[in-house]
Amino acid sequence: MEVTILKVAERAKVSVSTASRVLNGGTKGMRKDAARRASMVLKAAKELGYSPNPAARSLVTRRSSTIGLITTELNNPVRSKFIEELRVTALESGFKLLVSGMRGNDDILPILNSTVAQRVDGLILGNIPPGAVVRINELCKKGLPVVSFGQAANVGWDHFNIDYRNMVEKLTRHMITVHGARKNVFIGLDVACARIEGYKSAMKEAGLQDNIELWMTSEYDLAAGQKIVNKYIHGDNLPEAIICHNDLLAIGVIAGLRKKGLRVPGNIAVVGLDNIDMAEYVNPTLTTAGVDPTDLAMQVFKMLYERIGSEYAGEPGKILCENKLFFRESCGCDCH
Amino acid sequence: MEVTILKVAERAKVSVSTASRVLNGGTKGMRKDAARRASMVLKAAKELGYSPNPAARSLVTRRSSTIGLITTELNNPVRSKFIEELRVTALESGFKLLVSGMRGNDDILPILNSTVAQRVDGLILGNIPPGAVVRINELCKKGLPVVSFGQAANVGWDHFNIDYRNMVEKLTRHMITVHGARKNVFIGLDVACARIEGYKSAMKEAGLQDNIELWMTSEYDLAAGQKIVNKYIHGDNLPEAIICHNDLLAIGVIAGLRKKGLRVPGNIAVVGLDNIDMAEYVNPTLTTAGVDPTDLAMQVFKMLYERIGSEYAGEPGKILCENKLFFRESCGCDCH
DNA sequence: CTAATAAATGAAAACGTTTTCATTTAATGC
DNA sequence: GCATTAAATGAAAACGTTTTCATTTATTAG
Repeated sequence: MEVTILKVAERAKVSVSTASRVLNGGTKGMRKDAARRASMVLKAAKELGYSPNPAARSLVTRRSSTIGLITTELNNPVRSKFIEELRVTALESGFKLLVSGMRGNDDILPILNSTVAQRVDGLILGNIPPGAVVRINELCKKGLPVVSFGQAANVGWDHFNIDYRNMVEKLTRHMITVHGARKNVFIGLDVACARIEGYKSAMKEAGLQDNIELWMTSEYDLAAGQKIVNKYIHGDNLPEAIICHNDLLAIGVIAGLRKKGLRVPGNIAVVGLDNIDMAEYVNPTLTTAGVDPTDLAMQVFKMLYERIGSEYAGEPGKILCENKLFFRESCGCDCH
Repeated sequence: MEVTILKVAERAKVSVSTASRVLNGGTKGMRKDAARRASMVLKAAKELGYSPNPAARSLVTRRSSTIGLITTELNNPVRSKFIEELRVTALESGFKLLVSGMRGNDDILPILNSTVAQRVDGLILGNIPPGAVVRINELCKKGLPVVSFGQAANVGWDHFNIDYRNMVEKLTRHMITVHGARKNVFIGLDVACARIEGYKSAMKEAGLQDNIELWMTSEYDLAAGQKIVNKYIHGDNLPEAIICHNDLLAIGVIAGLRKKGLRVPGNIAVVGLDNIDMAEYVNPTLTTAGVDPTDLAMQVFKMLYERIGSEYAGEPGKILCENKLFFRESCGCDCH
């Protein structure tokens, strides 16, 4: 039933090999009779509506034209934006995207393995847990190109460093030095998390180590932000500023505070992290920091693409992503 | 290099065929010697770290275990949520997702063709333009399972009808009958668009046909909402209610109005469409309507799965998605 | 214990490409 | 016009599975 290259070859009265060669674009500088046959092949392919079977092609070329993406926080708009940009960029170079996500504290190893089992040509990893480093190094050694992005990680492959610690530190410092906030809390998860380190660092730097306070949550979304407000905010013993793990959490917190009749930044200041599009449109507009996801996607893909294409096996690149702070209303800046 | 089934078979001292059979799970009710060999195969596969080459498998089974998704508005959170849910649901049944998006007024035909060229096992289409119906029918006739969702479309394949017209009509009617708004505008794109029909219908029903006003935009995001406010709102000749094509637009509109010193719902009411998560957390909370994307994803996949699995070729199903209105602050309801 | 039946097996074909290699064909130099 | 070189060609192998089909092996019935 299927239109195979054999049918095309028959119709063009050439062998399968020539048909394949022509179809794969080697029409550069041909002799005139060859050019004539080539056009016959192209014509036949078009008339029959031929499109090569990707499975058959993959089988012989050992290329799947697929890159795997594994990352956390798939519901975060900043990630959606990254993925969409990556998808389009990859597509322009003829690559498909195989997306996998880690929800909460999922074990990454099975996800990693099932992605690799799909014979992806390369791997992009976002915010991977340290527990996966060993396995990923194995994969690299086997020749799989890998690029990751996220906090620190002095790993043995190409990495784009998003310095969350630094951003939170700067945001916290901003609250202290510009707005004079001394009683600040951080909302996030793991005690060892880089973001928390940034918060602590800025607090200590200002001699506020006795004021350090953490509100723990294992979810990073809107609902979690609202929930944590209800859990921790009682009476009038309020913090002056709340530094949140990300923007979604921050927006949820602001909504929760509003329900309690507390005004942001009037009663409490709130800052987030990621600089999602929405941050500029919520009320109050959200002070935050982030790296440009569109730019990151393009850079990440470019680097992976080089590793895939040439057998370039130079030293793993370490790139520090430029981050940027956005001072808006929710911290007390930019209020009219 | 690669661990093939041949290596597994050798190590287990069986033929490739038996290895294949065992690996594909036919371990049900075996004779004892067969069971012993089967466990040898499993053991060998595990020790060697065997995972079947999907390209080779696809080539012979004529199944790619991939379903194609083509939809508009990939940057819309309601779509992200749908896609993520679909991805997870599909994965549970062993299917990968190949996502393609239409940006703005992209021609769907090339996208459709390139997706089909990937030999997807089925196709999910969201909000497809009428121009694609003919081609899709061709594909259906060739045996490709197709499920779509979106407005109306009395098409020849399975369809989940999201009645945007109905939702906008109800929202508009709500503004008129409950809040007494008579001067209402709709922000959207095509004059023939179902949503606009809903708006017009409600206006006419209330005898307000002379008040019908459309503000056109070809983008449906936050920035577009803000932009259109700056374009259309001057002086004090304000509409009473603004009905927006979707929530993102609505939130952008609200932000734009706020910048102009106009209060929602105090000076103007605004309603959106989609019921994105954020609608409950913005200030003011957003009145909107929508269908549950999670539920839709699961239903859509289930239907497609049935068509793929069995050669079920019954009449195309037509399912009307239950929609729901959410009355919040931005229309004037639910204000304390 | 033999015959009949069911279950398990292995050899080989098939899936649709790309690519190697030897061969044929055309272009070029003299 | 002949020898040399370069370009184009087709036959066949290879990629790693699954599946068909004929054959072998074990189980059950009598």
